[in-house]
Parts: sequence; C-alpha cells; structure tokens
Amino acid sequence: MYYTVYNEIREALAVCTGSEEADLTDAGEHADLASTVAFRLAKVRKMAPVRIAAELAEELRPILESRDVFVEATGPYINFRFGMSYVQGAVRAALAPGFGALPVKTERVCIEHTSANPNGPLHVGHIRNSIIGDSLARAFRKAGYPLEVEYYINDMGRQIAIVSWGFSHLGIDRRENEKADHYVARVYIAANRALEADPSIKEEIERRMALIERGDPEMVIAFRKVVDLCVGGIRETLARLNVTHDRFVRENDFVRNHHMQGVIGRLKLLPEAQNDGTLSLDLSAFGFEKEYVIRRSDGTSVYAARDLAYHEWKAHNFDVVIDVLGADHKLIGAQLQATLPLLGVLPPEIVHFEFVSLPEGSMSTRAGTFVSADELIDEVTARAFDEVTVRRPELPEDERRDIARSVAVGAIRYDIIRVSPEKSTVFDWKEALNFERQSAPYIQYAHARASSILEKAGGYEEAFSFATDHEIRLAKQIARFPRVIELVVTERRPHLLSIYARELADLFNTFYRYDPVLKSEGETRNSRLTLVRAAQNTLKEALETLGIDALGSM
RNA sequence: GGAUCUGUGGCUUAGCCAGGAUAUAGCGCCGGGCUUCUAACCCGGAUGCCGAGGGUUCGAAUCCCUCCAGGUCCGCCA
Repeated sequence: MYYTVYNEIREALAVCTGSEEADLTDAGEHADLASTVAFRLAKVRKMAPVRIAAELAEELRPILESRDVFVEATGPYINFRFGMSYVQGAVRAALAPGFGALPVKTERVCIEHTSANPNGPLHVGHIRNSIIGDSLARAFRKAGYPLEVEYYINDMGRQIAIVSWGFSHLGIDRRENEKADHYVARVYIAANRALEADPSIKEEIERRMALIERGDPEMVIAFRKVVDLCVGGIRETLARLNVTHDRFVRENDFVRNHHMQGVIGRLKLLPEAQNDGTLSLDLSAFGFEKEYVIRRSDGTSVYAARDLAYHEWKAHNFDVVIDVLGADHKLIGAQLQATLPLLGVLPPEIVHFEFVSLPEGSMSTRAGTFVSADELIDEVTARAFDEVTVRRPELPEDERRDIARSVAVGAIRYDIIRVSPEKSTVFDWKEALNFERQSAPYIQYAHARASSILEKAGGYEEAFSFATDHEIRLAKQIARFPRVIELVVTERRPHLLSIYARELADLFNTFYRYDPVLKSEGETRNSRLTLVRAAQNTLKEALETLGIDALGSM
C-alpha cells in the first residue's frame, strides 16, 4: 500500500523534473510525504526554490489527484497527502490474519544469538543479546525468510575446565530447589576462588583442557555433565522470556569431527600465517595490531579456531549469516570477518550491542556480581501480579497470574529492545518495574481495550467510512506496519519496531478517548468497529513480532 | 597509548548511516479530566547554546576535522 503510493509519487516527480532523484522525505505534521527537490533544482534552473515548488506542484497535481494523492506547495516544499482510498485500503489489509507478513523469500538466513558460556545463569546483560536476537528472528520470519536460530555452546573452554574441576574437587552440593544454572555458577565462583588461593590448580585446569581436546572419554563425560546441567537451566530462562532457538550447536563437535583441524590446516597455508610454536595470523594488512591466535604452543586450539570452523559450517548451510554479539566481541568479531574470506568463506554480519552494567559496576559471572535474568523475571512478575490484583480484584487468581506473567515478560523485553543497541545502559530496577507509557504493558493495554470493545460490540458489518482526524491518523499508522517489518529486517534494527508499536498504541488511545465506538451509530459505528479490529490485529502482530503476548484482558 | 561506541531539557530516550519546514516521546514538575467502550489512559503548561570548537553546504542534531567526557576492547580467555 505505502510502496504503491510512494512509487507513484516518485515516478510522477521523475517525469516532472527529468531527474530520478525525488528527494522524498518524511513530512512530519505537514503531510504524509514531502519532496525537497526544489532546493536542488534552484541551482540548475536558476530560480527561487519557492517558485519551483509552486510550479512543480501545479504539474504534479493533475497526475496525482487521479491516484487520490493531494499535492500542495508550502514554501519550497512539495507536500503530498494520501487520500481516502489509501486509508481504506490500509484498514482492509490490516484485517487479515498475519497482517504485516511479506512475500516468501528463498534466501536462507541463520541468526546466532545469546550463546552465553554455560558456566552460570543468564544475567541482565546476556538477555539484551537474547531479546535483540529473538526479536530480529521473529521479524525475519514475518518478512518471509526461511530461518534457523542457533545457540553456540562454548562447551570446551577454560571456564568449563574450571567448573568441571570444581565439581570433582570441591564437593559442593546442589541446594534444595536450586536451579541448575545457578548451582553451576556457585561452583564456578568457588572454583575461581580456589584457583586464586592456590595457583598450582592452574596446571590441573590446563591438563583438563588438553584432555578434552584429545577427546579423552572421561573428560568428555565430565565436561558434558556440567554443560548439560547449565544449558538446561539457561533454556528454562529463555523459555520464560519467549525466546526460542532451533538448534544448539556444540563447539566440541567441530573438534571431534575434525572440521576444525581441517580449517587449521588451510589457515597454515595462508601467507598471513605465523607458525612459530603458536599458530597465529598476521592481520596487520586489515588494520589489526594484534595477531589473531589460532593454536597455543602446547598444541591445543583456542576459541578462534573452533569459531572459524563453526562459521565455515554456517556459511555452507546459509545464504545470510547474522551473529548477535556484545561490544566486548567487536575486535574478535572483526578478526573473524577478516579471516573467513581468506579461506573463501562468506563472513557473518555482526549485530553488536553495547554493554549493560549495574550502578555499582560491570557484571561478572566469575565474581558473582550480576543480576540474574531469573531474579529479574521473578521480581517483575511479583510486581505485575500486585498491579493486576489492584486493578482487577474480581479475576480468579490463576488468571491474574497468567496476566502478570505476560505483562512481566513484555515489560522486560520492551524495556530492553526500545533502546538503540549502540547505547550502553545501566540496569535500573525502578525503570524495569515501571508499567506506564513507553512500556509493553501500555501497548498490551491498548490491545486489551480494542479486544474489549470488539467483544462487547456483537455483530457488525465491515465498513470503511472514516472522517475524523483520529481515525485517519490511526489508519495511516496501521498502513506503515509492513514497511516497518521490512526496515527492521533490511537494517537489522528490531528496536524500530518497538517505536512503531508504541506510536500505534498512542494513536489508538487518542482515538479511543475522542471517538466513541459502541455509542456511535450506523455506518460510523460499523466503520469504527472495523478500524478497532484492524488496530487490534496490527497491535497483536506487532507485539508478537516483539515476542510479547497480546492480551485480550488485563 | 591504539581501536571502537556513546554524549540531545533534572533523568531516560527518538531522529544521525541515506542533511531540509517550529528537534521525538516518556519519567519527574505544574494544571485539568473517571455517573461515559478497562484511568496500566487522555489533554494542556514549563523545561533544549542537540558535549565544545572549526569546516562543507542555499541549509547541519545529522556529513568532515580537532578537542573534551564516559563505556567497551587491545589474553597462548571465551
């Protein structure tokens, strides 16, 4: 809908100016679209922009009015306002189930996200990764791409050697009702303290790393036990957040099936290779000061080697490979992107996000200084339950619990996704527990209001007579939804969708306040109900693409 | 020291990559609105040298340069 009109205007401008540059821009309050082409033509035509705009508007008017687009020059700007057929078409399209879905694509896409080390529970920093990744994945699915979402389990690194050592030497028992990943973190923290107190343990850790790399059966079982325990807990947390993965890939597999050894063999042959005890790559030609280490002098591989193998495998299976990574991985990510093409392999695109810290400093699993995702979900859910109980005391407890759960997960996801990924943030309990405007509950509430109206309305006939400003502005915002999905996917910026959904809720709430639906009559009532249905459906689709439940009542 | 991201009213934040019309919204503050479709709501008001300085341009929050402040990274960890 939007594109059809956009292209009609672009073509009309091209005809009138003789240039493909339409200089189309958002017009804000002035109109639906504007062109600043008069500024550019001022030089060529040696005329004042205001006069050029006026003349062009005259030329464009007859062409575009037949397409139901109104043209007006305001100073040097040429403004375009979309007519009623656009508004009606938008509402009609938005009634369809799955509104916003784009045509099916054939490019296979792989998104890797979260991939936190299995040495403890997810904390509020990790879930920024999960929520950006999961929202992006949902948008890709909606945009019609065949997609696989992967979690890469670092199951053979030093930190796993440390935890597994802790499990076999420290005799720490699991507490009653202790979640597996929290138990693993407790052992990991204790093992690190032991390691600090007695540096001789370091040799034992290194022995374990050598053994796991050789595939020593006992060590494989020991590592696997710890990793599976922890990943089980992490998966529970992800499920609570509506985050899903299609596949969990184990780093160790690339060693055991010799894929990594093959990659190392080819890396050695590169002119960038430096094989002097350690195997590393000199990437100075690409602007990297530090060498990229692949294999230690004791012959064991470092993370980079396994990661290269994993990415070669992904490039083999997918056309587009996207990794969601924290800012701390910027350097290693850039080295990976520089190295893969040397092997003739498609490098991944990396979506980076900046750090989440606590007011008292950065989070560390090893130091035990973190707010776990589980703790956050529990607190926010408890707070949401209190809120629902105050607002809806008549509802049975089960129902209030369900609503609280959806509100809490929505609030957490929205609070994280609404901030641009390139901004570092400081976790704030007060903000996390706020359910007012610019929050998921605000958007969920708009959806619940729409649902409530439709439930009370009974039968009605679809109608498309819109007259008030509030109706038209709401319909025009609805019309933008498919375009927003496309922007999210092409720019890999899911936070654009969070802004869109909030603005949609704003416009619905204003419409709700000024234009009575159930109390209106005849054609107006039918049209408003149709608009409410379109808004409800669009809110639902937008919320679900953000991984937030669209509640019928709250 | 080098690399990189960020700096927008008291606080949080959109816009920046693809430069244009009075810079977006929320929290907080001041004032108003529930006998009316769910007030997790709506309406109005005050609050901005868009970090500083230069440059490019008819036009800069947006592009370029310098500087200042903060985050992150610079390991034979992951």
